[in-house]
Amino acid sequence: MRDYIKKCPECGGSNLLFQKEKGEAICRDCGLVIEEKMIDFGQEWREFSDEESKRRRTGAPMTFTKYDKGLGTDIGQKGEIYQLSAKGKNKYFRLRKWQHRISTAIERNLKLALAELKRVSSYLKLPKSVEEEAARIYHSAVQRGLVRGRSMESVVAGALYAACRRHEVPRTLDELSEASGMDKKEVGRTYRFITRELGIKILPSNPVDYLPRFVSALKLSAKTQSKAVDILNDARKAELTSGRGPTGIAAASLYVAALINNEKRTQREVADVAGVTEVTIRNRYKELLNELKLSDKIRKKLKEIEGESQFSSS
DNA sequence: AAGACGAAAGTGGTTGA
DNA sequence: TCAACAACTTTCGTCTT
Repeated sequence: MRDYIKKCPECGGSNLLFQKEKGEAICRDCGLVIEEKMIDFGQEWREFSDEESKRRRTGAPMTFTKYDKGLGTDIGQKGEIYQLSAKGKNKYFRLRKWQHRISTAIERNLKLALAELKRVSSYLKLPKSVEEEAARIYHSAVQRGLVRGRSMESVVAGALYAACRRHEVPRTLDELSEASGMDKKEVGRTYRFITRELGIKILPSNPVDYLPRFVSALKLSAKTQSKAVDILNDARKAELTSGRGPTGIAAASLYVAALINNEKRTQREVADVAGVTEVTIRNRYKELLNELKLSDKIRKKLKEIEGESQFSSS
């Protein structure tokens, strides 16, 4: 955590005082309050849970933390502090006090939001690491004043959605909106907004990430799952994945994989757990057959199945 | 009767002028 | 800001098992 703030951006001094509990670093030379944001991505954060002792180092890689010069509530501008008279210093400390008050208001908000976050996250059975990541994101959003004009719930939902994506345990927007009781559009909007504003990079969601959940919901075998992964990889090579909804592709390849492994599920069943329609599965499925030359395999497999069933029934 | 298939029209979101 | 556009959905009729 200290690796990436080494020098005061204002005076260039390296004599920094870290105050983790306030999430600040203060330059002992010029008094600049640096980088409130640092606590967002850092390991130490107070309010996550009652199990404070069990902190884990998960989530945001350090590459995501960029020091952002122009933002943040730095009181004590332009290195003037060290030149001030006693009077000026009083003013400076008064301002610091305000800063503190604001931050306690933020914390009050945070407590409410965290309760909501916990509720939604447990409803979706999300892992703890995702919850923490979402809390971090929410915290950043609050500090940057991104919640203003938006409902707390929608920001929580957006943060959770982003955290899910980051941790490669994606939930669909539908699931999030159902769990949070927010409009899907609203969740999507705030999600886009906060990720843009916070500079959170989200990789385009990988269909593979959806598979484990679908597989278990459909009670399919691990073999089928890995088959589906293979199919997805091929599909990506054939450029079938870009621009399409990841869930649709995941569902279709799972459908095909189940077919091949003689664990057939109806299109409707697969469509339901994936949250897409049969039509979409059919379209993707058709593309898979065409582009990946899977039709032969399937035909062969179906013959085998036919043969087996004749065998067993006689 | 149920599932698979596909056509046609409708919907919400993105993009580019 | 608006229109074109692609992806996806809804609906419905037909075919297969």
